[in-house]
Amino acid sequence: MGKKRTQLAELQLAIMDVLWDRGEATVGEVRDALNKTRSLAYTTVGTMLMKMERRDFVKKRQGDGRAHVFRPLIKREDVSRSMVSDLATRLFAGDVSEMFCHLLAECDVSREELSRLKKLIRQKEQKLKDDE
Amino acid sequence: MGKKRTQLAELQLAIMDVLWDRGEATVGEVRDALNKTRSLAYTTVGTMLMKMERRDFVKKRQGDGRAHVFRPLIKREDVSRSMVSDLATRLFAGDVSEMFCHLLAECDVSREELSRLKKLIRQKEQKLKDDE
DNA sequence: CAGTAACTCTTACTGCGGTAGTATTTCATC
DNA sequence: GATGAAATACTACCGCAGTAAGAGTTACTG
Repeated sequence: MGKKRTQLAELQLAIMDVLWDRGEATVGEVRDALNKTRSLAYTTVGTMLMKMERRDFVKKRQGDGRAHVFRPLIKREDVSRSMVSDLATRLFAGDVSEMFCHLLAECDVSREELSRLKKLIRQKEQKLKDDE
Repeated sequence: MGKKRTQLAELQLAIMDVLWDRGEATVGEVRDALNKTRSLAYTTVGTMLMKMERRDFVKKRQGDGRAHVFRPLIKREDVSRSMVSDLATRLFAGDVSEMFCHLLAECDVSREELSRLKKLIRQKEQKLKDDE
């Protein structure tokens, strides 16, 4: 199983989010998307994207104009999984259910969400049963 | 409400863990504890502890000998909460239950844990009811 | 007392995230 | 063809984690 262990920092995640959302994008497009919430120089985004390319997070190709087009090489799911499990390891010695408890105890969870969660758990139980 | 937003990096967390576990410790003690799993120079631990002191993560006092004794100034709970919620923000736009789903879907959770979780959820529901 | 071990303090270096300026190319337009 | 806007490439700088060496202090131990 792919154990890629991909940790992305703040800006990198934000950039990947744009890429994940639209499949691919140029520096300018990423920048415009990000500039809805923050204000970054064009070159900042470009530099970061370049660094990310070097680490194989993204891949660029020549678009049909002047600009390069970047697309993600890693999947959102994989990144989420590895970041969550990494944090779980660090904070709770890998005990996922410890993490659950923590979330339940510390965060505001509405009644609706609770029932949604119960449903999820039931589904998961069912799946466990089926799988064996 | 204490909104301290404390992010600790890898080594820092490991060090804090030792301090949380034993209440307080000298550089040597921390180092010995860590050296069960990794191998760090004495000064590495010392330097890190110093940096952490400067940022008010820990406080040192003169022990009854040569060595300083460090104790935590921040609480494990607070750090966990802020790190988890920070990650939730970054990965799932703050949607905690989205994070739950992710954990459930992506991680191996045993049947026992599932029932434990259900119990937790029931407790939480009860608490919600009581609180209003 | 001399030697050794433990300790502190200072300094330094690498690597990376984040940020951006500058120089250069390229294209679209007048 | 000149001009200006947009893109790329390169370089740089700060701050911080992580790592540790070196210098100097203290203190136990034979």
